[in-house]
Order: sequence, then structure tokens, then C-alpha cells
Amino acid sequence: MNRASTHPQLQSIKVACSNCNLRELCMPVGLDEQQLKRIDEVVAVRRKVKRGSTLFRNGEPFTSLFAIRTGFFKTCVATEDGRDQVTGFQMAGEIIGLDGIVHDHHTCDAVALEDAEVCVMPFDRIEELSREVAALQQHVHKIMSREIVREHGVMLLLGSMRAEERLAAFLLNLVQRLHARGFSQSELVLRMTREEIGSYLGLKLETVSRTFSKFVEEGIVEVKQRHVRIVDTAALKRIVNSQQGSH
Amino acid sequence: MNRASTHPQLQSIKVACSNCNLRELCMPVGLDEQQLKRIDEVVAVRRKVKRGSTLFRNGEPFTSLFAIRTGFFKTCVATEDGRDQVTGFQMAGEIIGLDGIVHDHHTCDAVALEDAEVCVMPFDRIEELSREVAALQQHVHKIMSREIVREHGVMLLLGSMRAEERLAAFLLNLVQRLHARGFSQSELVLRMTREEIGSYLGLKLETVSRTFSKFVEEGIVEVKQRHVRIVDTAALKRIVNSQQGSH
DNA sequence: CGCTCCTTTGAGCTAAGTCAAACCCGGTGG
DNA sequence: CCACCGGGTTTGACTTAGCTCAAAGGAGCG
Repeated sequence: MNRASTHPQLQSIKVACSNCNLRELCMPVGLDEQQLKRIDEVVAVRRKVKRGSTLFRNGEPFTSLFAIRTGFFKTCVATEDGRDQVTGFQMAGEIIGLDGIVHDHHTCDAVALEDAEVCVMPFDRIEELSREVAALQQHVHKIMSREIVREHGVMLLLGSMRAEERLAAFLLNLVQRLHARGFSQSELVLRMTREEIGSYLGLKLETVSRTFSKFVEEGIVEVKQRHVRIVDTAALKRIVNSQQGSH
Repeated sequence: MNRASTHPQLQSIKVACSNCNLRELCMPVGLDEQQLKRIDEVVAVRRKVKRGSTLFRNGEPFTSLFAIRTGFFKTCVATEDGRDQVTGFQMAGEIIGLDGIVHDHHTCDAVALEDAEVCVMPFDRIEELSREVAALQQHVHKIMSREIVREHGVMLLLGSMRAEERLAAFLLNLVQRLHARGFSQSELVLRMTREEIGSYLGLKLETVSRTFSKFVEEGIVEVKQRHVRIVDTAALKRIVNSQQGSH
């Protein structure tokens, strides 16, 4: 059952879900001993993904969801004519691959922005087990619903905010998620380029850069390359609901 | 069990799901007799929603998903500071309310744009039954995944298309969905105002209006009020991937 | 050390927004 | 029946946020 020997990217599991420190992020809570043990079985295997390479790609058959253990991903969709759009950035404890369920193949690309490791969870096994463990079933539903709600937020951002509001919202969101994982509330290292940020926010990379510079001038943040330090969180929050940007 | 008498908006069910002509839109396929019968039990009741009134509202407790039987809805999210964004338009056979699952309360408003009737499906019943009927379980997963994929498309539209592309994509999408319901491939009646279209597409109502006028000048569509007739579908499709709009 | 990729900044342009006026159409009431 | 009203729509004139193009600095890596 140890497939590590046959495929360099795959490796057998050392840490069970029930012991994983990301447990409260990607698993249901309040399970008894026995249920926990069964859920451990959902994760078939781990897989390492090198920075710059894809976990899955648009068009590939869908078989599994992936829980990010370490690392950082972007997901992006593309049109035939080559333009593409980053639809999200995902970090440890988050689940990717939900897009693949409808048509049994993926409809976006997931690219590692830094070396990463994911838990591979075969979807048929998830379905099987969540028919038996109600808490798991609910958890799966909530994860999907959360993704829908998240995307509503992005639509609001893309549809009705100005550049400064978008970037402010983006930074606040990132730092808040990092904080939930035990990192600083005010410092972060961007794992993506200005162009990727721009794609996500519906802006050009130059606009992202200029907006960063503006924030720096105003003393709201300090920026050194990809390292960002938020000096005035309140100001960022004020920018996000400044209302003047209703287009 | 007939609650019609106690509440004017509610009424007992005359058409069972198994006989509903929208069956193939909102229900799983390939069920046997007995499973069908059980699924009929999911729909507790029907509810009528008058044009202009809400099916549910941001903040209200979530209990049920709704399958639209007749009518037309919009869903919209709002920020504290009062600006809002239409996140989608839904028609017969589509499911709304998925946003409520994560936090047990709704995070957007659903407003009827014409008199409508929905099937109320208590979510705990759906969960219960989908633990027993694998086909229903899969169906629920696919519906949620489909919504995620749809929103990816909207993000692409909002993030990287110009006004003409957005409107063209919008019209093609609407007419395609109407066609799947047996309506014309080329004629449609818009149920929403220019402002609502604009909100959905991230444009101002004047821009929507001007873009319509432009399409009329170019002979691509005919517009009389809310009645739209698509004269040149191919031209619309060409506009959607015109690529020059990559911003 | 030189290359490549990323980022910043400037200068000018343009798509879409803002503001304002007029129009259209269905509904209401005199 | 017609005048009026109000929401929705169209169109024009002007403004502007963000885009495009271009050039010039870093920073990391072989």
C-alpha cells in the first residue's frame, strides 16, 4: 500500500488526519474515536507539488479533492482565446478541486506558487464515507457552500470596487487567513507576482504596483519586494468601505 | 399536512417531483421507482413569491433550498455601506439558497423579478435522504460544483472582459438557458432592468444601454424595450472571444 | 557577471463613468 | 378620454480611473 517507492511525488502517510495540526481547518469537529479513524482512511496518499508545476489542469479527469498541507496555490480559468483569470489563492488547510465534480473533469488549473504538499482524497471515497458519517457529509456541504460565498465576495469586489478598495480588501483577506494559521496579523510575504494579483483583482500589474506605492506614500503599508507590512489596518478597512468607489 | 390553509403563500403539492416536467433539470436521473418516491418526499411544500418580494434575505436563518418551478429571480449581495451586486439570475429548474449552508443563515437576497413559485426542500431532509440514496447525494454535489464553476465564469467576465463582451456573453448565456427550457434560440424577454443587468456585469446602466444601442446599429440584435431578438448569434459569439478586450 | 524575470514609474490614451436632459410607456385619477 | 406622473431608458457632453506603451531599475540565479 506504500506507493512512495513507485512514484517520486507520492508518499505514504506519516501523520494521520486525526493527528494533523490542520485538523480543525479541513475536518469536521466533534467526531468520536471510531469516526476519526474512518476519516483517516479518506486520505489515500500525499503528493508533493513543486513550485511552478500544476496539481491539476483544465480538462484533466477529476478523481480527488486535495487538502493543502503546506504551500500555496493559485487556481485559474482560461478562455479559448488565451486570456485567463486567477480565481483564487489557496493556502494550508484549504480544499481545492471542487470545480471538477460537475463534469468529472477539472475546469481550471491549480498551480503551486511555492513547493507544496497536498493530501489526496479520492472523491468516491469521500462520498461513500459521508453517506455513513453525517458529520462528514455536513462538512463537505459546508466547504462547498463556503466556496460559493467566497466567490460572491469576489464578484462584489470585481463588479463594484475601485482599484484601491480591491487591493485593500485583498490584503486584509490574506492577512486574516494567515493569522488564522498562526502567522502575524500585520506582516505577510506575497507568494504571487503583481501580475497574478492583478489578474485576481481584475487590474493590470502596473495598477497594482501603483496602488501599492500609493499605500506606501500614505503610510498605510510598507512594501519591500514581496514582503508587506501593514502599518494601519484601520485605514485599509476604511478604504474597503469607502463607498465612493461604487463606480 | 396541507399547510395551504394556514398560510396564503404556501400550498400543498399537486405535481410530485417524479411527474414534474422540470425533473431532468433539478433531479438526478436513473432512479428506480422506489427511490423516486422517496425523493418526492423531499419537497415539503410549494411557495408563491410575488414579483418584487424576496424569497429570502441576507441574515435570515437558512433551512431549505428552493427549486424554482416558475418565475425568475435575481440574487444579490451587499456591503455594509449600501452598495450591492447582483450575483446571478435564476430561472425555472434552478436551485437557489446554496449560500446559506455554511453559516446556517443566508448571505444574499433572492428577489423575484416576476411572480414565481418555488419548491421548498428542507435541507436536513435532503441530507438525510442523500445519505441513503447515492444518486441524490451525487446530484447535490454536482449542483454545488456547477454553481462554483458558473461563478468562475462570472469572475472571468468581470475580471477580463470589456463592456461589449460582457453583454454579448450575458445574452448568449440567457438565451441558451431559455432554449434548454424549450424557448426560442433567438428571442427573449428580459425580466430585469438595465440597472440590474449592469450590476451583474459590473457596468453602469448607461453603459448597458449604449452597448445595446451599438449592437442594434450593427444589426446584431433588435431591441424593443425588454424584448430582445438576436439576429446574428455568430457575431455575438465572435464578440465574446474577441480577445482585444483582455484589458 | 550577465541574464532573466519582476517591479516601478512616467506620459499619454481610452473605455467607461458621471451628470443632465429628454423621452417613452403604462398606470391613475380627474 | 386625456392629463399627468413616475419608473425605466436613451442619448449627449464631459471627466476620469485605469489601461497601454515604454524605459529603467532591482533581485535572484546559473
